Amino acid sequence: MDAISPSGINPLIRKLDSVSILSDEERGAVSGLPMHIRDLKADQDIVRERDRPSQCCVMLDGFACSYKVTAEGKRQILAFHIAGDVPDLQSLHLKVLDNSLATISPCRVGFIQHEHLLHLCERYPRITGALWRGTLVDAAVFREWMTSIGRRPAYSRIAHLFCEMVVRMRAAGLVRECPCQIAFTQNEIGDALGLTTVHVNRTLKQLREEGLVTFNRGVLTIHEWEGLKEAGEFDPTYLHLETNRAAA
Amino acid sequence: MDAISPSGINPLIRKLDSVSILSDEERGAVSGLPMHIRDLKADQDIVRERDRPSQCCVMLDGFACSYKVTAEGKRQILAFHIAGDVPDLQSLHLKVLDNSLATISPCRVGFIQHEHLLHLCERYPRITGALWRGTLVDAAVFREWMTSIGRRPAYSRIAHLFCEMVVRMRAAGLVRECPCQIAFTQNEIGDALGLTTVHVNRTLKQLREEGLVTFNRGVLTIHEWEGLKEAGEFDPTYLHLETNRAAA
DNA sequence: CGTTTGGTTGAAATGTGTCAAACTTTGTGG
DNA sequence: CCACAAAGTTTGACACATTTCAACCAAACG
Repeated sequence: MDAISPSGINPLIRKLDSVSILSDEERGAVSGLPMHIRDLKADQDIVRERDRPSQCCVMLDGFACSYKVTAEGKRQILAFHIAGDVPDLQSLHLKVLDNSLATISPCRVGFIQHEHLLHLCERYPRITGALWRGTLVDAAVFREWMTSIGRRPAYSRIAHLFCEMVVRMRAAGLVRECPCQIAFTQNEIGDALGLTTVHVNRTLKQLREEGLVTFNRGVLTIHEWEGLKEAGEFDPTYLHLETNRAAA
Repeated sequence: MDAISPSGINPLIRKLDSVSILSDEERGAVSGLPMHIRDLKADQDIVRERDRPSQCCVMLDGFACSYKVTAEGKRQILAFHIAGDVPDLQSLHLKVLDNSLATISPCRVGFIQHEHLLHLCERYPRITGALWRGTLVDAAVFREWMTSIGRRPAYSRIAHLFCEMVVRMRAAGLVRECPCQIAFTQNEIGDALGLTTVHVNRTLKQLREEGLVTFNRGVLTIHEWEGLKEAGEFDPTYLHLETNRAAA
């Protein structure tokens, strides 16, 4: 049988570990969760707005995104999801989904029935805390995105997104060296940042000409990290990465 | 001694009740929380980005907002808070605040020490669930705002905001009839929606001329609810109002 | 090796921002 | 209770970031 994920370790455990300190017993309880694993193709909906799921989806490998579509048919990507994320954890407490979820690259995902997660939370309050904390970090990322989309020019938005993705992927152990894979297109960058593909393209050119980053067909090369951070006004505080391990 | 809030009942209980079903014992435990009440003037910071609060703030009366300021000094308002909201509940689990919080009208707020909230959550898992659920609804609102800011024109954004505020305030028992008070300025509307005050003004004029709404110095009059909803593509699903009372 | 997907570019249109001034209401101190 | 200041709203002219439309190009893929 295949390993649960390319790295061989359970990405969910890794994620919870990064957000909280769990005991071996707790970690064991998480890995013991009955999980139905599926491999999905790129550009496939996993769940849709208005669904009432009875299970949550755990990202094991690949890239996915949450999104909404306006009445005029414009798509807004709300978040990118990487290994370890539980993109629809909200469904555990909110019956109706208010956004859709789709793969953007081939993905391996695990489905866990709500009842199992609820039992786990009942039994292990610290796991509840870790999951809750995870949703609070997600909300912090939403706030940062709102600020970007609402108040920063295209140039900064794109720089900011690249910084965020690299920091998140590094924290998840998905990236080591610099030229790294981020499986999205200029179109998806636009949909995430409230921009047109065309304008993303032009702005990418500008960033490239200024020697900050190159992004081409999913290959991201950061030439000047400091410059990119500055261009994107990127301050990783909102990702709440190290800070919280010490929390009660 | 003054009542805790104008309505006389504890807005926090009302809020938790709207999100969950609590027993009398649980309700009693919430009202028994030691809370330090303060009256604040308008336009005053309550907590600031980078603070490490040891308490949470409960809105008892008035309007407040969460916000961030970009490097170029532009403000993005992330959320409006009304009675019953706990705008910085995140600080219970995330050490460092990633946004500031300020009053926009005179406010009465209550401060509760984290330790008391944590004890309460330990003792009453269903209260944990209710609070968690509240943060998930907040996140759902962020997602909707991102969609508005990223993909809807100014006209729709403003219409949408008015719809949302009225529905929320009605759910909180703060509004009955139509001409109602919403204590914010055109400037604050702009900061919330990623627009300029000037452009908000012009768009407001347009909405007024089309007979949908009038907004003047905090007095909101909705002339055509259906038309306004349509203009703002407003669908209240994301507020998760009734749906969840039936939840486990 | 043609077809598809994603990227690149130009010209023109437009929504929103900027700057600057005037107007109106509200609140306040004399 | 007036006069004045302060805060919020309104308007005009102009600038600019971003969109739209339309085409072309380049890589990836079966």
